[in-house]
Amino acid sequence: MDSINNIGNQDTYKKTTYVKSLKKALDILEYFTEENPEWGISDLSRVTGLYKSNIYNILLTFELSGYIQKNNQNGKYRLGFKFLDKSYIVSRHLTDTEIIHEALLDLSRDIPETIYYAILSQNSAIYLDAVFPSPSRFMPFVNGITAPLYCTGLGKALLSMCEDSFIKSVMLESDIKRFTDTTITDYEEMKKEIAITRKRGYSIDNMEHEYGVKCVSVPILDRKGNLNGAISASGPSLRFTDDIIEKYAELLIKTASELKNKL
Amino acid sequence: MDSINNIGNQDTYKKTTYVKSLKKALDILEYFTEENPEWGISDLSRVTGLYKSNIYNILLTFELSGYIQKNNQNGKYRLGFKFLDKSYIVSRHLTDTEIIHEALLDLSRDIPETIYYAILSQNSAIYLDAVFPSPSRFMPFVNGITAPLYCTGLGKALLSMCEDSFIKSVMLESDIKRFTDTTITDYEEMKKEIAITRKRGYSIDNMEHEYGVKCVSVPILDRKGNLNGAISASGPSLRFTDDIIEKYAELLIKTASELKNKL
DNA sequence: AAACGGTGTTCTTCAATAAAGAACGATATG
DNA sequence: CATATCGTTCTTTATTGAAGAACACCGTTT
Repeated sequence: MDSINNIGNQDTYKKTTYVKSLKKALDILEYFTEENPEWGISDLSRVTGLYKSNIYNILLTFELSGYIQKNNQNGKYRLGFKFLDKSYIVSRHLTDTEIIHEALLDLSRDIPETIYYAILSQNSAIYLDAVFPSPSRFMPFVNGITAPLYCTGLGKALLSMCEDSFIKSVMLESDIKRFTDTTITDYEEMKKEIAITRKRGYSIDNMEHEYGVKCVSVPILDRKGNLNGAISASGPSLRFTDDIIEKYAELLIKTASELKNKL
Repeated sequence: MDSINNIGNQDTYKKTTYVKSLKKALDILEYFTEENPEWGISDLSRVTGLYKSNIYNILLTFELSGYIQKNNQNGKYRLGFKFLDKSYIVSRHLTDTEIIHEALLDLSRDIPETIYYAILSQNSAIYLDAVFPSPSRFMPFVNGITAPLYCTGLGKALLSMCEDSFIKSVMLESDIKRFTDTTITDYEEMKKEIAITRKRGYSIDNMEHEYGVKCVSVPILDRKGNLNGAISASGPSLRFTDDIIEKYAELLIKTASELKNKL
């Protein structure tokens, strides 16, 4: 099985033949976030501007298939276990995961920080693996976390391998938030940043997403040169001096080039 | 957050107000299985009996939202990474997982077999955690595996806490396959089996799903008596003698009763 | 006890659009 | 070179998604 290069198919948006009722229903699922996992019919109606009966019918249909389930304790709706089922099928067929996990473990011996692996999906990076410097810093459920592309090391590493038109659409058409005072929110500035990243071979997250957290990341390509994902080392800014960042970058680049022959 | 007792809402099926185009689209996703992860438009059209243009538009819409992605190498479609994203939100809010994982680890000290935890979702058990007797028997990606209810230890333990009408619908309205010569495919026989399970307090999988694999399982209830899930010990039939099964059952029941006060 | 404001749910009615069906160009096959 | 099959596009019409009002229900408040 080959690696998958999904650059979030922007062209598809221009087509008009998509099923509008389906798109609308899928858009409703986006309201069920980590911060807001449960919704009532009326709340969703208010926030979407759709009629209650409309929301009701859509949620009922999702419930029918297990994608939404009703919390009988409070009558509210939440995402259903069916997503676990489906996500299993997705991850099961990412055959390169064992190879990449080995590479992360190797890196972890030289880098006493958290090592991440993420892939590109639509306008986000999705974490698929992580290795922690010590058991105490272990985080359950990293798999599936989504992170923005424009303000993370992994994101910018992924972007550096994408076409300029995609970078443009991310900066101009997707939701851009200023998380810290170093967050890059301007398209022209991002163009320069990506140019530097491409030339240098690695990306740096200079506390652009979280104060006090820095990160260095490189893209992973497969044998054919297609983008597979990105790996990163991430930790407290105090430990991430320029020297250290450069040292980690070299290690990451070495791993990336080794992986290129295996994927 | 309370435990969720989803018994696959059979009543919903009787309602006619659901969104048919959405249901149809969601049904198409079911064709993307572990065995058959990739589909072309024509193949799906053949197997579903729907028009190619219809399938095309639906897949296009799913692709738009990241639930389907096209494999550019062979032009076929597969499930998208969006499911990973959503499954993360689902598992993130299963707050009892840490407590249950601790319980599995404890059990693992007394039982040198694979210990599973699964919950009920629709007509399936979904694995949410596993602890392995040795690192060599480690299996990545257990989370999200679905297993049938009628022929697994976990499934029958879950069923034993469900209403009879649900058991009936599982046996008569869902897809029942004979995996081995001990698989229970008849509703009347299952009624007896569940009666025994309820009386005994634990279920036994006597190679009903796989030759050579036996399993013993008990349901997990929360403080209020609602079904949370089930835990099991599973391994080669040669090691699962009647004595051993009874011993493991006692340990599982002890764990279940301890969990009852914590959930 | 009665009135209120909130909820999720049901019903009907009509305009929107999902889906049928044919046709397209591209690619593969023999 | 002809045939088969693929994904994709187009148009047409009958289905049905969604508006909108009304419903029953449950707590609070009056």
